Amino acid sequence: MRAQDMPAVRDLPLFAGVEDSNFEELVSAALLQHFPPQVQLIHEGDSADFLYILVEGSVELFACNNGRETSMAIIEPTSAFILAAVLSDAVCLMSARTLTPSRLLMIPAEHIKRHFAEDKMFAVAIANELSKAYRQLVKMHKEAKLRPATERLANYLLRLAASHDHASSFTLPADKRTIAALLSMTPENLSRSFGALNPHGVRIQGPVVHIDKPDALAAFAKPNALIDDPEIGLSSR
Amino acid sequence: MRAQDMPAVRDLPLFAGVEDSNFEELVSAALLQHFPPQVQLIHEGDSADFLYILVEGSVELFACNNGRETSMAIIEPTSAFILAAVLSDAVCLMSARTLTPSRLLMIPAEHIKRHFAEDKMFAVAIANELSKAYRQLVKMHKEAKLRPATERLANYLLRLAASHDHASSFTLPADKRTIAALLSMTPENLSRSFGALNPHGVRIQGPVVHIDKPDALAAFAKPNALIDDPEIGLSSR
DNA sequence: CTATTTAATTGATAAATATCAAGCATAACT
DNA sequence: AGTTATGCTTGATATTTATCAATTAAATAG
Repeated sequence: MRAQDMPAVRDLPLFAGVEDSNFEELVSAALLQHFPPQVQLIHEGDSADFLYILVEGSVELFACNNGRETSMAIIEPTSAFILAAVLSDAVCLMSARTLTPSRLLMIPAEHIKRHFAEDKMFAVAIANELSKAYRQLVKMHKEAKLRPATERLANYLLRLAASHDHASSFTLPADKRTIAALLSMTPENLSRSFGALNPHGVRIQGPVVHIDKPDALAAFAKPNALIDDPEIGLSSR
Repeated sequence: MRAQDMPAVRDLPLFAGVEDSNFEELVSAALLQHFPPQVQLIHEGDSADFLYILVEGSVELFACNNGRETSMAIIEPTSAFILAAVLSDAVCLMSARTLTPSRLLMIPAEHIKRHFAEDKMFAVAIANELSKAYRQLVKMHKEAKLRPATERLANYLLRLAASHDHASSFTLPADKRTIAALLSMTPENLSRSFGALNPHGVRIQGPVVHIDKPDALAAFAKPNALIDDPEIGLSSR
């Protein structure tokens, strides 16, 4: 692992409170891999042999059923994924592919499980991480069930803006096709929904979104803290 | 707590591997409460002051946004809920109400958090419980995104049958209105979907479902292990 | 730079789902 | 039992979302 990436990984909530020696042991067992875009890292149904930590780039989690495919999440650095499958010693419920050239730290599942069983601080940090992840997913599911498509998009844009320090312009984190699947809509309807947000001060230029009237957009989106507010990690984030 | 309920609580994955003395300490701090049906136990947005364990009866988790309400889960004994909110020291993302007369063991959040921080085995058990809960929710979200309404219902009925030891008849765990919300449909469409499953050997008599041709229903439902299979708890379940 | 592919948009239509309005059961109350 | 409320069902209609087809725009390769 590059020395400059170390602090970001060390600062993950997943390792909060873990002794340096234990952290070093986990990381020294890990391999850092580079991947080009559109490489499938995980196939759903496969056993979870590694805990993945995205250090650079971006990764999509997706899932299939009966010929259909949908997007479950877009992962950005620095964060861990398929932790639950690793702990449960179970098959992965989601597939993963790189969206952009990415670097991933891969920690063998056996090491994670051994440290989890032996290191109290690590078990505590894992439980905290899983709590956050669970609550994030509850929010996603609430959004899916309680909001119509255009409102989901409006709130998603507001959350993206917030994650960019409320910048008035930002670039979408993936192709529109992927964003559409993430929001449970077709690319065609995403296009039309962008159009519907135009009167509320949203302008689209290719992959970049301009929010000209944040208040107007918020008035339309009616954001709800119990769906839209990010979980504040115990450490940084 | 009634002596006869003790084994079921003690056997929860949540307490697997926890020393008897620690378990006793947690339980002695708890209060056992009885509630009539349709009592709201938790209001979303409230802080999580207790970990709830449903000992008898049934509880609905639900959520609201902008005048709409939806059902998130139907809880049956013996299981814990709002664990993630308790650990995160955060507000509840879901509300809860009793569906039937219920008995609940309520363990003060402070006790849970103290034991969590001090008892390695408890931290491990909590992480395992959260892993399972997370994966359950991933499955729900996949189902919501990847299946049309009638297929969701068909698979739900197959899962209910499986949980009743593949009995050919069983009673729905809640009012049809609640089942409809759980499956993200209106009561009207639930009715019609039941009708659509009739040719596949599903008969409805009030609250009881008869599955006359399980194979035909499965052929229609196309169940997927990565959505429909229950997580096998580390202990029993 | 142009050719070729891929992604995104737009319009027309179809399908799925929701809403509204009766009507019919079922359960609870007097 | 009769009455009242409640939940469920059914039909008619409206809305939302998806699909199909065509076009435009953008990215990539030669």
